[in-house]
Amino acid sequence: MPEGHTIYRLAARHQAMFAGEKVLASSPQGRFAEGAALLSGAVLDRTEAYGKHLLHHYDGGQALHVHLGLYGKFADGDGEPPAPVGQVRLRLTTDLHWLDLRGPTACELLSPPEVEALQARLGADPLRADADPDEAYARIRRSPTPLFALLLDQSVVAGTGLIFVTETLFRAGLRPTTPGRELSPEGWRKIWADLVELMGTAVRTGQIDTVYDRHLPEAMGRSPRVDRHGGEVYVYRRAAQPCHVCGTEILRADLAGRNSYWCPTCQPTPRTRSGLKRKKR
DNA sequence: CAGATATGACAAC
DNA sequence: TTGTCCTATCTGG
Repeated sequence: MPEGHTIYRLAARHQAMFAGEKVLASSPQGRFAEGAALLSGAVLDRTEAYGKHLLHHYDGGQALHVHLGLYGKFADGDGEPPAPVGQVRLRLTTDLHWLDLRGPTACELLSPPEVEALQARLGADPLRADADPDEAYARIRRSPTPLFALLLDQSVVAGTGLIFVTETLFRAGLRPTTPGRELSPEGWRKIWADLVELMGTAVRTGQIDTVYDRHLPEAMGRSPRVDRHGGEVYVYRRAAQPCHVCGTEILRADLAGRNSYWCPTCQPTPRTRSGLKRKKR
């Protein structure tokens, strides 16, 4: 479930569990044994989420950097930790709490300059007050790449994943293949505002909900989404099902190596629009 | 129980 | 664009 909101929730949770405490670290699986040994006994100063990256800042300046990737997961609990189950890359414990990390793409120790370098290569994070949406738009505006790929590019926008991007494009009425350079200032304002709002809500609720009240199951008399992902969405993973707004079948295609979903009616192509205009002449 | 699948990212063609 | 990493969970036989 790791899109940006998940990482923010984890950062807050870990801070509440461990901030100000001396933490013992180990790597039951063994693949982070060296780092765990260096980390063990340090006091956690604070935690931070930046896009999909989680940072634990410890005293002495070293930072633990975790990226969950596609499969990574944290588990935690109070009191004595259980015997490790599965491939536990990292275990952190205090007298009061324990935390296990499995399957991350990245789990490493970073020096302060390395933390700076990491943040320098990340784009505008809709969940951070220091985000610069104008810079992101400048980048989008001069690119022929599909919006879908640009919004997933973490050096353009940080923290967005497939669901937020897919759903935000639906809400803006833009097809995923729309070239970045065709995105109007109003289109970008809408997308950015939606990302800030939807991701912020997801941080509070722990799930991704993207439909307006008038399209909720109760409001429409339709059955709610039943898959394990939770929230209500317009098009993500709804291929061949009817659009909540117009009833057209949702389509799916590979784009930039990922699954993209869209409603062909609610998200027309700019080419179609100009083509229609030309035909009338 | 094998095989497919997953909200991601990167290196190598 | 393709292949690879990595782990848990869900699917079908």
